[in-house]
Amino acid sequence: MGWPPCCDKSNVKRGPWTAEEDAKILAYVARHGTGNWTLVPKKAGLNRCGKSCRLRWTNYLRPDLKHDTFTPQEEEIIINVHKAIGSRWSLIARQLPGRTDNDVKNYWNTKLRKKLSKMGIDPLTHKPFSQMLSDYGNISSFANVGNSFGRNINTLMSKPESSLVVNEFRNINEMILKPKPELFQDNLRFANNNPSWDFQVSNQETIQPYFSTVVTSSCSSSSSSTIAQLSSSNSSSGQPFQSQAARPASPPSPFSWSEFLIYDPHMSMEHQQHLELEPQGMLSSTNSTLTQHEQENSGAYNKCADVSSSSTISFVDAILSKDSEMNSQYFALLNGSFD
DNA sequence: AACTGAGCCAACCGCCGAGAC
DNA sequence: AGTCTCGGCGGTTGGCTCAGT
Repeated sequence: MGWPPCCDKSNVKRGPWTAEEDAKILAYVARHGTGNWTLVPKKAGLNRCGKSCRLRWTNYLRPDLKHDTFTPQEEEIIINVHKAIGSRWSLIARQLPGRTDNDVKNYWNTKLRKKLSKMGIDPLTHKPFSQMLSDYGNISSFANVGNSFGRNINTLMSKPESSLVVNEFRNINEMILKPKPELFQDNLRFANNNPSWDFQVSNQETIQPYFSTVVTSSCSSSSSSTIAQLSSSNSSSGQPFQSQAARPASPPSPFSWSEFLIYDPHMSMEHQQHLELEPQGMLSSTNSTLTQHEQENSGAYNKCADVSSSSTISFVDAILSKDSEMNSQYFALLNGSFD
């Protein structure tokens, strides 16, 4: 099935727009305004698909568009909103006056993604690679878990966050094949220097910011705000999304990361229950600057800390210790069967 | 000077939801 | 309720530019 084409593609011009075509669009919009783009080509005397005309207007010809390079402030906004809502470019672009979703998407794909990777941050999950390595420690028993793998992977894949798992695998592979130990220190600095707050997405257009350190018993459905509302409530001066601005306390994430913990046959049931009951464990007291989100993800940290079996060992040491352990196991895992 | 590969970005593609009929 | 159209969206592609060899 699928929709019929919006125009006869064999008879319309494609490719780069000429100045003359741009002028026709501009003249048409100046006279008639935007809307009903399917009629625009005919009325404006263009041999183009209406959809193509709309795209040309929204992405390039609109008078309010900025065509200069992104500022550091805009970069920060993109990174923070992307961290909160992922690759929903149109929503991100709404926080940046004069920028289109295409602009933001291109900038992300060409600049910011690499920049974050160089900083040791996974651009998809916004987690430091070191944390993902620890998470990898949680799932390193995939090859041995038998039926429990199926049970847990079903749980994982039924969650919207499941794509993160897949992507972590890819990035973990990159990390282990090209390990850069110095990045672990950068990751910690990044985690400590960045605002410890997070969002939850309760529906397609609704996002809730909240202090990561505030934990209440209320549920997510009570109050919600759009990003636009967030922007305006964030600052009385109508500033767009500002990560450093004061943020209201609001409910914690409704899901528990313990649901995502993979059953580890090498760990006692008691220990696992302990992790599920107390997911923050040692880190909650030793690294209070981590975000709640990070701490909720810290079942892996707990395990990492357990490797040391000492409350005095530093977090970095624990990470490095776990890293070297995983490095030694990685190639054996590659050779193993996932069947 | 010629070639090659990476980076960049405008444009396209296909899917989806909303709303009109 | 079902169908159709339109506009919006995110992912992908094609072609241009430029630095490196």
